[in-house]
Amino acid sequence: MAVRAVQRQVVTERLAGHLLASGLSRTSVRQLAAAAQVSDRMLLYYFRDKAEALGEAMVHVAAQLGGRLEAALPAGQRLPPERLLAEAARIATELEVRPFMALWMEVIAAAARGEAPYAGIAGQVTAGFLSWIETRLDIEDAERRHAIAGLILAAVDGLALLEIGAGAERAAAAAERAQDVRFTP
Amino acid sequence: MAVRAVQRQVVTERLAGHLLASGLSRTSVRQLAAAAQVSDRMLLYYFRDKAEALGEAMVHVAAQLGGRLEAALPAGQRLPPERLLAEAARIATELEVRPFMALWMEVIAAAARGEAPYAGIAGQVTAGFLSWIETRLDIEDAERRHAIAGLILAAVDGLALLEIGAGAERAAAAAERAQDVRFTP
DNA sequence: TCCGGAATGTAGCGGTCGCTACATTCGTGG
DNA sequence: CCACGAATGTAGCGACCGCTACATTCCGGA
Repeated sequence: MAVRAVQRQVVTERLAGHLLASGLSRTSVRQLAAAAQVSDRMLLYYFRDKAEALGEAMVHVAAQLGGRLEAALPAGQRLPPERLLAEAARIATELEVRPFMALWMEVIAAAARGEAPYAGIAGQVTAGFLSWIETRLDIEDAERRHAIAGLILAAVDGLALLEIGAGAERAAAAAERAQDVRFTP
Repeated sequence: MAVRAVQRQVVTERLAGHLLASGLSRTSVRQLAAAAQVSDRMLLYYFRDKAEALGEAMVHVAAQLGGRLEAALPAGQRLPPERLLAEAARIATELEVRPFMALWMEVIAAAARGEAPYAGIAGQVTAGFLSWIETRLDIEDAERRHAIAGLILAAVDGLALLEIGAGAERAAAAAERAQDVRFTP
């Protein structure tokens, strides 16, 4: 009976939901277990330790976001940088995507301070974002495509930061002006 | 004898240095006290509680950064947005300023998750950054100046984020391309 | 049917957290 | 010189932390 494997999956999904709803603030083992409707003892039976549980949940979150991004802007079609910037900014500020961005900010900050599971996760997810952008950029020169993908990701993440520090309306005004940006060749 | 007031100042400065060096990771009362070369008992004698100590230290840090920014680009001279973006990106990546940016990322993330002293601090410092940019932007239309200041701050912060997630060289490549950006009117 | 391993519960360990009650020392104004 | 408040030390409280030893229950295969 693979009760453990099944429960592991169920708990992973619930943890992902909890992370999206509450961020990284309520992530003690006991709090995670409560969110997953499971005893703390069992949480650490399904997963080796807290880091593994959080890691699995984050992978699940990233996969969810990946699906949404794919749906919003399928691979294969390539846009000029100005339009892709506008699209990316639009997607990132969608109501359904905002919990992902908020969680993403926290993960990056945790990675910046070198917290154990997050540094690896942050690198992985950043790489995913960058390649998502890069494969949709209609730029021939590989090096330039590479660099501008980074710039677009920086802009989108920066707008999310601005929203935290200066409020949604100011961030929206700045995002508006992002449409006036041109990338000279 | 105002031993307490004097010590409060000394400890504040040491705490500011500790925050710049170690970020928000080692901020338990006992760790802060050790960094300030003071017993934990005395730290909570000089300050009402941990939040007050951290708040004072952050104010000190912000003042330090303000001085550096003022020195790097004095008020009074106004630049077109393209040049100000380039200047801001250059300053933010200076070796001496990078600890400030790293700490700043952590504060914003803490603010995003609603942690007690940080939410207020983040709003205050963001407002300071924005007005610093705005008073140096050579744009007549106030509304446009307001919005583009936000966009520039978002870009600079975003580059700092990119550095965390994708490494310094990739962030530098993106910053390089930021010089090609034009703001169409 | 009963045996063995999977699944689950109970209890608690050693540690850190923020903070404080209480005792003691110190330095200065009367 | 001494009384009194400022300054400092000692010790520990109660809460939470991640994690685990141990006991018990459950259930399918022999």
